[in-house]
Amino acid sequence: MDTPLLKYIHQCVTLSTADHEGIMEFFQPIQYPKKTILLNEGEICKFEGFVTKGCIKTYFIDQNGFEVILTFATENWWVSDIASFQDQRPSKTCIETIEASELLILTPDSKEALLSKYPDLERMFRLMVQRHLAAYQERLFGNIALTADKRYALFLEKYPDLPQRIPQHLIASYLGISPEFLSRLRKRKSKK
Amino acid sequence: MDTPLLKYIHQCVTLSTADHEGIMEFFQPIQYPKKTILLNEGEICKFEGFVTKGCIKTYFIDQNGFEVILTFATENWWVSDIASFQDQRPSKTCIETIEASELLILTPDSKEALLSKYPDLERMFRLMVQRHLAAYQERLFGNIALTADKRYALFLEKYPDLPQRIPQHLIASYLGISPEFLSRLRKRKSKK
DNA sequence: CGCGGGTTTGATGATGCTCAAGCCCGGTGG
DNA sequence: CCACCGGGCTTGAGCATCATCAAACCCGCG
Repeated sequence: MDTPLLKYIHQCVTLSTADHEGIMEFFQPIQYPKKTILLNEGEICKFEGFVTKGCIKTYFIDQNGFEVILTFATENWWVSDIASFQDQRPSKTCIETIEASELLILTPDSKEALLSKYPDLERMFRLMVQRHLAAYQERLFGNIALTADKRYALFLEKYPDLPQRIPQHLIASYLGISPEFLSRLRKRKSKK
Repeated sequence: MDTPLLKYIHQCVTLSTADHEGIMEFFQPIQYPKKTILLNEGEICKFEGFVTKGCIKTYFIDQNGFEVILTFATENWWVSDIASFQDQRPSKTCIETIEASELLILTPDSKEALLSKYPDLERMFRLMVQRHLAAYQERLFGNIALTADKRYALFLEKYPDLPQRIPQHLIASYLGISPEFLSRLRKRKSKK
């Protein structure tokens, strides 16, 4: 229970503490400075990473060259292009650090070795994918059914610390609105 | 290779033909008339279904009581609330037939039995979830980055037969626009 | 024939975008 | 230490997209 990753694992599966060390051996810690590109569109994703520090974005590029942010991964989140990683085929998304970040990395090989030694962890990875799926469902729903200021209010609930940490135009991109409009929303809100 | 389901399975994993009969035994065929509710918000999803005939929608209900359609499942698609099914907890989505439909159903028990006899099928279910995930990513992207008529054009490419089969207000809901506006889009398009 | 769900049409208005300009502020080089 | 630069945020004006409401229409069906 000593590291954030083991804490995360414990909320998915129950393991004996004797396994802790063994599990951690499969993960490789890596650090990146900010604005480091970890995956470009068309590349094959070679990692699944658990964020221990920092903030990372995954995004598409639209036809005008603008980012559309799919997810922010901060402490205790997983980051990867799941489909590209699992099947080792070209990705459609990009991944880039926003802040200087630290990850615990699995490669396809180390993940396979980890799972063959600790098959109970299959459950954790299944839950991880399910959570991502549910998150996308809710985001899609929100983008269709809610106005921008309600989406922003929900965002503040879910990520209370992010507005202090990252540029606002990234939040606008996540919410699916222009930076100018987010600025106006914030102004309107502060007047109340 | 004789049934649609086996065809689907074969594009995910390679199996000996000797297994075909054995696999099919775990699936239970069921028929539903149109407008049958298969899952309501808050219920626990008791099935994972492969659609062999008909058309089924999954949706959220927004704060005004309107549907927001998440997916259409037609022939050769899977339909379920994956998170609710896997963890047997209350669902956030609803599932309902649009047309009279036929499914091949797995329950939690029969799925477990199937996988313990044919563990290679794990891969198929993993791919199924991944495809759903990728589909939601692209829908979210489209809803943010594209105008309604481009989304409609993409919809027509992806589901060329659906406009002839189902009411248009359902397509509008899927696209995230009002039925009136979809009508105008179609009019504009026919003038060119 | 009338009923009812679905689609169309029109008028009006809200939401959110674009473009352009100004501002704030931290960093960098002279 | 200061001037300058540049990225990000704000503000304003005008505009496109799309929603809402109400009415008419269409058509299959009892």
